Amino acid sequence: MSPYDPSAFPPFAVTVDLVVLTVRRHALCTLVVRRGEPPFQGRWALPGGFVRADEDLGAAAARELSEETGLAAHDPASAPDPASAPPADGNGAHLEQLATYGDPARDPRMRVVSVAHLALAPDLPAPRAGGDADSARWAPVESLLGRLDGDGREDGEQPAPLAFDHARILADGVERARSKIEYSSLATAFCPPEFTVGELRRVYEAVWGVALDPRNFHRKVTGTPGFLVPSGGTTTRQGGRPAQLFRAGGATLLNPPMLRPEA
Amino acid sequence: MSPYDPSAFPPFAVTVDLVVLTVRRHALCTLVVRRGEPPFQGRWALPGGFVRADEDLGAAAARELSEETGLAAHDPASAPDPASAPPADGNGAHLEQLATYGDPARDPRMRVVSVAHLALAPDLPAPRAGGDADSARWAPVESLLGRLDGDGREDGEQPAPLAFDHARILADGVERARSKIEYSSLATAFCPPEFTVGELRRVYEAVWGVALDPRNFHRKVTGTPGFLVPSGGTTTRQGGRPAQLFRAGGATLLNPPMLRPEA
DNA sequence: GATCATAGTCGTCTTCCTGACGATAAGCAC
DNA sequence: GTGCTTATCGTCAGGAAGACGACTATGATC
Repeated sequence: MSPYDPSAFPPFAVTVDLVVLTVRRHALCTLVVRRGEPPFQGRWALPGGFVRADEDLGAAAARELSEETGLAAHDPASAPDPASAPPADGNGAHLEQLATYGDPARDPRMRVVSVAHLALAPDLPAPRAGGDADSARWAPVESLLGRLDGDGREDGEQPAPLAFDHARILADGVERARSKIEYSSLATAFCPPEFTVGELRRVYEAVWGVALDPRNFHRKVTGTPGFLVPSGGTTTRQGGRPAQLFRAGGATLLNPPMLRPEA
Repeated sequence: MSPYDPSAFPPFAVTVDLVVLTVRRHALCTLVVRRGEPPFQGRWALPGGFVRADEDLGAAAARELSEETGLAAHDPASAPDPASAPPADGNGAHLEQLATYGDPARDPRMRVVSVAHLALAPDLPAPRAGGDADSARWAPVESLLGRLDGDGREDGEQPAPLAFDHARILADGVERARSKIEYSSLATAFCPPEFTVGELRRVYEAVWGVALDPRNFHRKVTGTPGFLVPSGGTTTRQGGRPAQLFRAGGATLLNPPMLRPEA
């Protein structure tokens, strides 16, 4: 092991990139911004930016998230008391570190290490935030990743691939979200503060790209202690019979987990 | 969003730190090295070092692992073809990225962002490697984390805490390993190329700190397709009736998962 | 207002998996 | 051989999940 020599280390730029996921119109969507300058000028990219000289990584991610969406972050890692973390109230989003990408060639200009973060947010009215008008939008992840969708239909019009290695980052973020809603109550982060069982089920269906049996799903989520607590009201905003409204309970881990159909 | 300005970014040092876990004498142990210079001089720390100017993060972690232990890394992310990844043969170890730690105050000398990696290795003869004699050792994680052990007995002699935020990194790595052997075949990474069901069970027991029923465990692991393939031989190295030898099968995901007892 | 479409909610049945645990097998130490 | 240790097979009860029938309560349509 070489001795620690603080005076001679290669300098890196450190950025945070954000995979912001939401469910819009039954589809899992992510926030992308259009790049205004080279490299990859005009291409879509994940939002992100430099970590400031005296800023923690999670704080930088929360700042970027707020700048892009106006959302406040609920970072479970930064809250010392897990019980005090408010569950998706107001306009907050779940935020967690995803992974770090540091291929020497990932940015042609210089050596950039990007600490990607994953944010899960309820459906938001308009994506814009930073300043430019149409420079930000919600894009279905299925079209960005260019795979077959759930129906087996091939995606016809392939959009230009994301800048840098952002397609890989997005794929990792989507996979993290898909697996994490299996064994945690994180799917509620995609829902407004009050939601019905059917709305929660449509979140799972959109994220996993499958159809779930409404009866078994209802039995599962209402039968898991601490997952959902009834808020008293009902709603009919989905049409059909009025549904009971719930909010997220204190439980964060689902045991046994929600099983994702393999087919 | 501020425009990307490559000429004005705060410089960071980027390091990799390693949580190398193994099972020795029925205990989960991690590799620690003694610091030879300030800060935290004389204290134990996780092995690690600077990422070189033209080196990928995973490559840096693999290099550090090799320097410290002589192990070659099997990084699932760096292998394009997952089927070609050899399962813990020879003296290789599983290596994966864990998380990135970048608190501005985590190193008093300068701004250091550390990309922690998790390595799982079979029991190794001697820990030493880099150069110094007793500067590296395997330490039971239970003593380093200073918690109650599985028997409810308090840990009497508390060693000095790890340098920097390495206790936190170690805790995260241990938690990752504990949860990942639930739903993947990763526990075989702690085993030699050929092993018995009992040896694999003792891995689970050491990592989780619980006792498992040998009969149910045997039924579970031998009944999961692709988890274990018989290698033909038998061994009696554990005493008692000779046990069938297995090697890790091609399956990487366990479905349904192995359940960790909650008590 | 009757009918229909849509969603929500409650039950039933079968199958699979697990935890608890008895029983047998095959080595080694004495 | 006796005893001890570990491995391996089997049985049984309980719980969870998939498949699916039945009923309820709204709005939309005729």
